[in-house]
Amino acid sequence: MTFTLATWNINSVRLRMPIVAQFLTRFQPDILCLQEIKCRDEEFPYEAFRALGYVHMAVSGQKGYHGVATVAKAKIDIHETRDFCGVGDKRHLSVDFEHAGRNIRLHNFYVPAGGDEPDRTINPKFGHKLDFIEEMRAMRALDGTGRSSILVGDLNIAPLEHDVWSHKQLLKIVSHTPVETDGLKAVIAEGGWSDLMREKFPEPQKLYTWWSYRAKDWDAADKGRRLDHIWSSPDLAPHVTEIEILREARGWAQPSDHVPVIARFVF
DNA sequence: ATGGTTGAGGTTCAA
Repeated sequence: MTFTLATWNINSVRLRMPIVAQFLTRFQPDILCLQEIKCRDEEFPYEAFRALGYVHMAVSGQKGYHGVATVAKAKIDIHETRDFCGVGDKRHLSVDFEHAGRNIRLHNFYVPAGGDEPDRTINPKFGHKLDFIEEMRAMRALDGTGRSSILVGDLNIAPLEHDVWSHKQLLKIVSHTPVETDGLKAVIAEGGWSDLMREKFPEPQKLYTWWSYRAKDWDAADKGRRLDHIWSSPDLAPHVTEIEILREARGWAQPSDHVPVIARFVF
């Protein structure tokens, strides 16, 4: 019995509904987690998802910026939307669902990008990002209730050397500075999370999920970063049969700068 | 040399 989960920073769900439909039709994930939907809850394209068979939807949106949504073919129950850093941004949504007799909590995150200057004394957005990551350290993969956990999303940090096209050249670039990468590694270690993408494709293999819009030829330059992640509690890791990074989606019409990441499980 | 592009919602901010 295969279970398929996908995560995708869509950078405006309304603008990109055509490629979302294309993706869902072809890959048929059981659950899709979206980030940067950039619309209010009432503006979310519910009907389009319903028509594609995704009749269960949890949406936490806001006007113009951020926003996350989790859509599913089978029942999901909203657990909570947490306001990390208490600034009112819609950057987290957790849902509970049952699959093959397991109770699973799924967290969908959109971590702040952090601006350009990696110094919190002159760039408050970087400080916000560091505070957000600090708050994420309390996230536990296993909470003792017997429930398993999955955490996905655009975490806006490429934690490992081979998560970026040039480790040396990006050490002072926001998303790959030591304070950020150490912070995310601490979230993983203290929370007891398994990094499913890296368990499947260990270093030194390069893994990217994002390519800047600013590159002249993103494919040829290939200056990517692994900003999107799929983590789980360790009990689920042995059930992962496949991880796919859909690089081709970066070349689709009017693309997001992020591509979908898909995890397949067999229970 | 402080580039380059995209999206939302307005003539600018965030990414």
